[in-house]
Amino acid sequence: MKNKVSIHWFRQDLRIQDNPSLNHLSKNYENIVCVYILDEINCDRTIGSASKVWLHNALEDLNQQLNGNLIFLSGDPLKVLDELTNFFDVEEISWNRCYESWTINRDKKIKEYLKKKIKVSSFNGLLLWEPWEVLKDNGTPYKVFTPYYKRGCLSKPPPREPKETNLKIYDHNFKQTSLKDLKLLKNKKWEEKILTNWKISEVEAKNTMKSFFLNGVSDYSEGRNFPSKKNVSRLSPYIHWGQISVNTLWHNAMKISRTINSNSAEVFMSELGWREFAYYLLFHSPNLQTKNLQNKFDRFPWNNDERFYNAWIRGKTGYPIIDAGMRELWQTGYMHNRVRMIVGSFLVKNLLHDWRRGEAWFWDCLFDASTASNSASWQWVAGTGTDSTPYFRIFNPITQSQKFDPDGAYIRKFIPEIKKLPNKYIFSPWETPINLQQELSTIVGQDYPRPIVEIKSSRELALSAFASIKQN
DNA sequence: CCTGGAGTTGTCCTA
DNA sequence: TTAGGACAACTCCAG
Repeated sequence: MKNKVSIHWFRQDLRIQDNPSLNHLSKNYENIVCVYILDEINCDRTIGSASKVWLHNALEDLNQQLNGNLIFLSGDPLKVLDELTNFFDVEEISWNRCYESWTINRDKKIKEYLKKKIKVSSFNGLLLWEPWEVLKDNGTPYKVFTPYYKRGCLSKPPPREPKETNLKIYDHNFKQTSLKDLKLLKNKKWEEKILTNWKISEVEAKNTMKSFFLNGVSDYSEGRNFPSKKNVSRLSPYIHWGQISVNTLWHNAMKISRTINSNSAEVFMSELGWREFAYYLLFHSPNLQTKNLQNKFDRFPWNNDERFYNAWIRGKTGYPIIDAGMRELWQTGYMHNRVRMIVGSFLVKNLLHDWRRGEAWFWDCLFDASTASNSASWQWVAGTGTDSTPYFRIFNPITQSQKFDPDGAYIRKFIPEIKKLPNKYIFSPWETPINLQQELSTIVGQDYPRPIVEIKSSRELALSAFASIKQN
């Protein structure tokens, strides 16, 4: 046993603690080799620009925790792992499962191949319930969230309790590899700026959880709707990259729920449930990212006007709440959940753009972008999913911002050029009397754009377009 | 097989 | 000023 080596393959589980695969190996082996493989060969699309930045920093932290023993390689994991098993005297290799169809197919192939030589194991380190375990009585998958979550998930045995990993660090003698060789960083100026609001490490993931449970969660169910309040967890990137396990969050939230009066901890848990549901939909509908779940939307007359799209991605639509959200995304790699719905509804239903273009932009810009959550959420907001918002539910950017950013703090933070406008006009700058615009040197059409579409008429256009694809 | 209640997050108009 | 219904009809789900 002494010289025998095992390999843990890091993927979407960039943590030491409560890592089922690492836990398994550390129980049985003294020597664990840890490897990360950047796979740009099998993937159906490369990871987004913001994601690469997060990944780079998360790997750096992980490597530090491993005393510099994390091996960084890129290429086809089958070949890479094959080489590693030739170099070391490997008895077992293991990893935590991923759920995109391309990863499932790839991993299956790798498993079949390596099994001929060594022991291969995989674990659930990403989800609370495996997608194939939650089914209706008739054996088919759920399509609606509430019954999926309440009857499907909550009636199952509770998710596994988190477990500390007791890992002995193994100083291996494999050739020196460098994180830099993965070439994840490119645009230094933007990368520095986008990182100013984040600390990317496993410890910081835990700190973020603690401070959320201490300060944010008690008023989460109401406060989470207000982008300038501190009631959202901002845990999504850490969760996505596996720097904290959902099991840790679930069981801690459960404890908190017994100590507070509101139902806020349960609401937070159901948000974890929505993440589960996204992975569930992806598993049972592998084309979630590219195909409308309701195929009648395949004949929807999207407009896809480039000028509209460019104004949207740059945060220059003339609607402050939309522009603030899109700039938050670009500047911080994150967007508040309510604002994601507002900008999504606007792109699809006021600008009549195919949700897949929005999904692609979010994929490139979000630190927390996962194929599962990103695609499922866009299908929800577009109304193309099976369990999604009805087509006539169109968010009004003005009333939404009046309601959820009542003092305009969020808008002013991300659109400094209109910060001098009084509250009366901050949600609809074009209504500011011209003499006031001059007095405040905030000229609409010059310092800040006029609205690119009119809300009322674009809404009516959308309603008739949606009516045109009705079943008969 | 049939039945009936329900479906994350809205808006607008009318009385 | 405010509360309630229309917006559309469909599919899902469980008894």
